[in-house]
Amino acid sequence: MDQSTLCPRFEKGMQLLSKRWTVLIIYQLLSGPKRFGTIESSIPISGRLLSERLKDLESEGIVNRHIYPEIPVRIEYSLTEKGFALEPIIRDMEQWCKQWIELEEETTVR
Amino acid sequence: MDQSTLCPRFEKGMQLLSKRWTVLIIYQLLSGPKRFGTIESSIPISGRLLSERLKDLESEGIVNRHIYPEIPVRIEYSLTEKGFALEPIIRDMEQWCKQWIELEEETTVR
DNA sequence: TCTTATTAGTTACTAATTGTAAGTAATTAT
DNA sequence: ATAATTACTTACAATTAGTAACTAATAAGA
Repeated sequence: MDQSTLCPRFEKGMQLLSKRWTVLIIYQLLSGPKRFGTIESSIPISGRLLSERLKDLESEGIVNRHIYPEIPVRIEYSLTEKGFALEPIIRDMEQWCKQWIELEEETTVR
Repeated sequence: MDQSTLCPRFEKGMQLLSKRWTVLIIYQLLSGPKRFGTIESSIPISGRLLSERLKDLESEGIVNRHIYPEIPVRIEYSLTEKGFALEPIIRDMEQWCKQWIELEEETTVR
């Protein structure tokens, strides 16, 4: 019983963007190219998933992967035009969160 | 090794918004209050998860639940101010998807 | 030579989340 | 008595995520 009146591009896009960590990874890349380890330490994601997500984002044309054959190897991830087109949306999401999301207080012992 | 420089509200908010189906549910409610069954048939989500997501959204103050004690009972879900504050963001996401997401062609038998 | 360090992952395994299908309660219609 | 309707639950299988240890290639240090 799904007479999905939904735009299939929207549905597919949301499937991608609403995977856990995806937006936060793109967010990290808004400020410029980053290496695997840098992204890994800036958000609490595991290496396994970061590797998986970066592959997805690369295959969707949102992220570029550039290899510098140094020793040890250096690999930089950066946003494509398609990726940068998300910048205003992600900045707005950040603003929405800052305005509307409340954190639960730690119950501090006094 | 996570010296998370990330705004905790942003992180928490994204954890919420990037749960599967969440944005699409809110999107359905942008056009006005909707009943459980209506949402269920407009996106390919299961009843189990829709129920779970609506509870989350209600407890986060994004969605209101209004009971009309008719027979059979009618329940309507609508957006709160916090929920409607997401409207421009979700519309922009829809636009981004329409512009950048490509669908894989069905391999048709000829 | 042997050990350690570095980067960018991968592997194996467990835990948590999702999907599927059937079931429930309350009531009216047939 | 049976079926239909709505808004869910429940039980269980399948998929995805999290954790921790491991790998390859090379260089520096003891």
